[in-house]
Amino acid sequence: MTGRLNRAFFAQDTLSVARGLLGQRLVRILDGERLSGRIVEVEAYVGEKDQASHAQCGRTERNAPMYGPPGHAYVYFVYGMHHCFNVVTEREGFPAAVLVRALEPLEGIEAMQERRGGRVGVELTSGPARLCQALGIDRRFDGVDLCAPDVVLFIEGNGTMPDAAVTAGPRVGVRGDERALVAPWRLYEQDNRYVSR
DNA sequence: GGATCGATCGGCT
DNA sequence: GCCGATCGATCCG
Repeated sequence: MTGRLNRAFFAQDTLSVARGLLGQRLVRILDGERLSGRIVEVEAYVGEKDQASHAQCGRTERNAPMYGPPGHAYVYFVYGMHHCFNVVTEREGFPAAVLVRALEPLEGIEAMQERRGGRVGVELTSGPARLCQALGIDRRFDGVDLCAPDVVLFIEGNGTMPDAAVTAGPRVGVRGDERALVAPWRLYEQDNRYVSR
């Protein structure tokens, strides 16, 4: 996988997109500088029947991007202070997305450290809200098309991650029935120190 | 190292 | 009015 990821990639079923995103590079152009990191942890949220999904109660103004076309961002605000970044998947009208939970920093590390209040190393991007702060991702990016030609947030191909390096497990911080709690829809690179929790 | 708790506010049952 | 797809500080062992 090389170059910018295109719409067809994001239009696949959500678990395939989640798996395919592992190892790819999330890029943010901030003040003319490239900040980027390798995606090492993701979670899939699939359809209104997914008890852990924001779409479980149907469409609202907040979750509307999840119902939109694939390849767009869904950025939401939680706990009164944190942002989380998702990539919308599958077909328009079906609410599904992949939450990016952790990155391994690649470019612009000093800028990330500044944005993270002087923190360094693992604390930079190991967690969905941390990576948003490190890369300057907030609600301004909610609904933005990551496949647009001159957007300042996008995902680049960066090689593939072998199956042997991938672990699947239950999602973090979800509630709902047993099915939602147990679904192994959190994927991460084994032994990567930037994986959260 | 692990458990617990407060911060803080937008979006909804 | 209540609660959250979290984080970081603090306390305990």
